[in-house]
Amino acid sequence: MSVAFDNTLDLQVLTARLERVHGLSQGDRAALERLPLHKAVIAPGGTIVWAGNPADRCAIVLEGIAFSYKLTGSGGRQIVNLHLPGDLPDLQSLGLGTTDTGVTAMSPCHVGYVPSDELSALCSRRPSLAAVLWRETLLQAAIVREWLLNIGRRDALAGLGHILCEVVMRHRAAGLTSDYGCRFRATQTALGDMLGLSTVHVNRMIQELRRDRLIAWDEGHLTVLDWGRLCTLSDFDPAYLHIDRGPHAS
Amino acid sequence: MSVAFDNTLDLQVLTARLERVHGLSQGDRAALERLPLHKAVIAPGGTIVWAGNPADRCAIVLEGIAFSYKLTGSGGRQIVNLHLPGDLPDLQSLGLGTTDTGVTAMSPCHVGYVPSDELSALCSRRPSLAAVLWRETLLQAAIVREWLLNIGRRDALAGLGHILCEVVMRHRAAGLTSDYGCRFRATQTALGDMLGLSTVHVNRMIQELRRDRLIAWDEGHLTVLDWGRLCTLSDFDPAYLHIDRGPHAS
DNA sequence: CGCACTCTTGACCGAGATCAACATTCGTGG
DNA sequence: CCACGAATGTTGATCTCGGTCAAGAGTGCG
Repeated sequence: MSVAFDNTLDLQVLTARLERVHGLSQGDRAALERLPLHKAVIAPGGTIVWAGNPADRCAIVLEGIAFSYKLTGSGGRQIVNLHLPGDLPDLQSLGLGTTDTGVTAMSPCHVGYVPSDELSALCSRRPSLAAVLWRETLLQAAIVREWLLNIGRRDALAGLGHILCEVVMRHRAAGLTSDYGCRFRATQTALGDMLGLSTVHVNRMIQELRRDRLIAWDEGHLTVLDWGRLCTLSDFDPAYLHIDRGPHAS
Repeated sequence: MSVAFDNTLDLQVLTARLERVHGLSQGDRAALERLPLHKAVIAPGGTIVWAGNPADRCAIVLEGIAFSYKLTGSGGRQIVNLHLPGDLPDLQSLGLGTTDTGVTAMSPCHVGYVPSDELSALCSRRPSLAAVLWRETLLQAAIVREWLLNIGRRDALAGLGHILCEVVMRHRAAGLTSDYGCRFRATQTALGDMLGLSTVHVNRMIQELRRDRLIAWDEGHLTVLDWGRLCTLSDFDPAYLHIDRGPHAS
């Protein structure tokens, strides 16, 4: 299930993304691509990272889409972020030593695992790389803060629309689509766990978006039919995603 | 309103905290305390950091308690974190160049401002300091993720209790109290904006906690009367606060 | 074939919102 | 010094958004 080979090609998913959103020096890029990598393919619903584990390795999503989540004592699940190819879903474990979140695959996922100590060592040797990963952490945090608004201060319809807008925008930013549609295979239960809603209500909200010709969504392909109107309805402003390249831009 | 003097004493609020929760080398500590600092006193409700500003400076809470927030298009406010003495409420601006959140004082606040470029430069020169601030970012992010549970997957009473537990724990971690009580002057409207609740409902939940002898709260002083029971009720587990010192511990 | 998962729909319920009124405190200006 | 208004806390009445419960249909897998 887990193999180590020549990793350069796989790790390019990560470096290309870091290059695109944060800028990345040639040296940092080369160093990253020389990291040892264990690959795994995880089926939908399968676990990529166990919560609370001693974090001796750091995951990289190479293909597919995953989410991280936390559980309440009473068994409730809250999904706290989505992860597209090139994302480091348990980056926090590098600094904190453990993960408070579990990560599971939403679609079939190709995942790479890098030894934490190797990545840490690389960060020590290359402060500019550490800066990029720090910035990546900040970006993830900004997304979580926006999700707080989805749940706390937007109604169900707007929250759902906002998530869908974000998903499309992040696919665009990752170069995975060029229009306002993308692959997105999420169960309605998962959507509910992102938004603090019940499955039943998510279902009705999706139907409402469909009925109003704001989205089309079938066979795991999501299309936003009226981007402007959906953004307005959802109070969506992509600024928090920092799609524009950061201060390290070349 | 804003003065620059000898800052060592003021900056010790920051360094002492970083030392306590992340560990901090003597050199990093000394370097930090040599930073130029502009001080300001902000009245409750006053603005510490404007949202979306070009972030040319970085704030440090020296005394008092503040919160950061985001606004929805329809005027709703969502508070996304609290900040105690020693916290860097707009740390994200260091990496991202702007802040998506505004920061306002909840109690009378003494605030220090450090020029962003000076702090950035220091991070470049001292990777171990950058690592500490990165870790601080991770810690803040972990708190926000926990808040997502408060709003999304806990009922109003548990969410409120959870916030109160967190407030007390963070005061303890900051050495501002040694028992299960602390100063906490928050309006019920603010509490509502942390939890995605209306002021009226917050009021009723507080009364319920009082009636059940779980908390006492008057004159801006909060006391948890039955820590164990409140933790159970609120599903509170302080692990996410990482009170224990991290990997840099001496 | 049968079970498990997901989507869908309907009926009903309840946690929390909204609206409105009043009390209290406090700062501010006359 | 007092009148005034602005915040805040409190309470009651009513409403609604979204939850819960239940059942059926479609799909995929062992």
